Amino acid sequence: MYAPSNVARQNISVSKPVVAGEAPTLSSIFHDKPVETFEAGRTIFCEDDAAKHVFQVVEGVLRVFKIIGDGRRAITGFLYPGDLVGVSMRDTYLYSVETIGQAKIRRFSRTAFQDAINLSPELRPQLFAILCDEMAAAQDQMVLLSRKNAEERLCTFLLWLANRMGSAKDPDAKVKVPMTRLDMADYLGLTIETVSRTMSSLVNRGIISTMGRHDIRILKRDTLMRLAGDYNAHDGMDNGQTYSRQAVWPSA
Amino acid sequence: MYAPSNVARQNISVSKPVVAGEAPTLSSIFHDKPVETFEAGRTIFCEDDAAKHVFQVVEGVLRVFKIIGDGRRAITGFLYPGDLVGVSMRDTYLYSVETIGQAKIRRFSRTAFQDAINLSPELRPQLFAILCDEMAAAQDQMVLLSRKNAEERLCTFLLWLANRMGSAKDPDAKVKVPMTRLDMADYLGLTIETVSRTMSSLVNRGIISTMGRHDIRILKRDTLMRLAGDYNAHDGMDNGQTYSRQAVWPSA
DNA sequence: CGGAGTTTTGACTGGAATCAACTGCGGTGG
DNA sequence: CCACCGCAGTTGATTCCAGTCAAAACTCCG
Repeated sequence: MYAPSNVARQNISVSKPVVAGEAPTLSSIFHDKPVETFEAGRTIFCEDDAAKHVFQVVEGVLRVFKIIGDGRRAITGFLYPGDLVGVSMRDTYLYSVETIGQAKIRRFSRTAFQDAINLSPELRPQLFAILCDEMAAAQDQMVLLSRKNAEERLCTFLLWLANRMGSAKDPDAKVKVPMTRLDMADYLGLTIETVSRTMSSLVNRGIISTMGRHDIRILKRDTLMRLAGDYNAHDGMDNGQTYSRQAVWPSA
Repeated sequence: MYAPSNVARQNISVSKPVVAGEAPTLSSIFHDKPVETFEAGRTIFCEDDAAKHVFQVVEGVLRVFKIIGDGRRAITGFLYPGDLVGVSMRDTYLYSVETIGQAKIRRFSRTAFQDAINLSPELRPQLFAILCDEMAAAQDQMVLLSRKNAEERLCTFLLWLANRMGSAKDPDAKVKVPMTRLDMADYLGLTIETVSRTMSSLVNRGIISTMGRHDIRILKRDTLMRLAGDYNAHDGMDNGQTYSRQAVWPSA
């Protein structure tokens, strides 16, 4: 079903090489695709839908989730500008994706995407690296879900948000929290109430402060890191905290 | 010990081609590597070690895990014959791997492995498919850990074990449980006691029976599936239960 | 037969879920 | 401009599932 590699290379056009003569990046191959705008809360695709496209987030934040049985929802990740979604060898999607606020995306037909990957020795390792980073993030999330308590989960999440935000490392940066408490709860394996209580507790202890529902300020980053609880046995504090697809995505 | 398909390429030599002229498989490229034997409970590699090799399990079962802070362990997966481990773009391993019982493996230098992948248009999609299956399994595990109760977790796990085992679909097949209760607990985000109690409950209700610690028999598979709780909203019962790397690995 | 490690079982505790009431905010329209 | 509504979030009271602590039973060895 997928690209048998040696397809002719003509029809894969890259319209806007950022720097002439430079190698293509995964982001660059999306550049000639039109930007599609979605309102808040719209579905991009559903689990088990035929996987016809690969998407790249241009603007906004999306949630990735699965539903089981009686409607329980587990959010497996959030997508930020630059992130790819829908990459797989299956012919149906593994999960559903919805916009959180308004969002803009570009899409690529899956077959064309696979051809592009197969034909380009530059793109292949980039894609491979992304999958590896996603795998690393998934594993960290499994550790969080199986062994951390509510406070550790929330602190880990807040630090992750802060990372996604500011490459600006200034200590007391505002951190945007685009998702609702319910999204956070479904991501962290908790309930809204527990998320809310734990947030309040962090505020009361002066570790963070809130400015409306969707902005926080981290007041004591080191305390937050300690409370997140994931340093590892070998090398002490491990901000290592991977999670980042950033290394690979020069984003935007 | 299983049948490779063959290769007709120059330096990727496969010692025991079964059908001449067939495409190489990921399994086949390991065939000229020596088999290494490890006793029970040995470490293959540790998280953060320099990632020098890629391994393939030949025989036995391994556990993949991460340790956080004060020694809490989360097992992120189990490896069976045919499975690959250590594939990544990072130069350190993301997790630790240990043998459960005695095990045999083959190893491949990471750089040579990557070369082999890069050079072969047949191998690339195979590897890609494996990574996608791993990703699917990781997501199912996240759902399990964030939204299932103890019984659902255990039932899901037992069904997974049964799948890994018998391609033999005979209804009341013995299922080997090579890992200890502690391994199961650390995989399912529970404690030994809860695993034990839940097992006892399933036995008492006549859903499974045990024959020693490491063998069970599934008496009511349909009940077990119902208790596992993961059918999905869209298409009713979803034994879909992916988890399998089997599609890709002709194993044993 | 003995001893160590693993598993099972029991009694109790505790952290997060559940159930329920209330607050605060943003929008809408009188 | 303010009253009203609806929704998201907070806070409180209580419950309950799984964790903890402790002891007994079973297995696998030598």
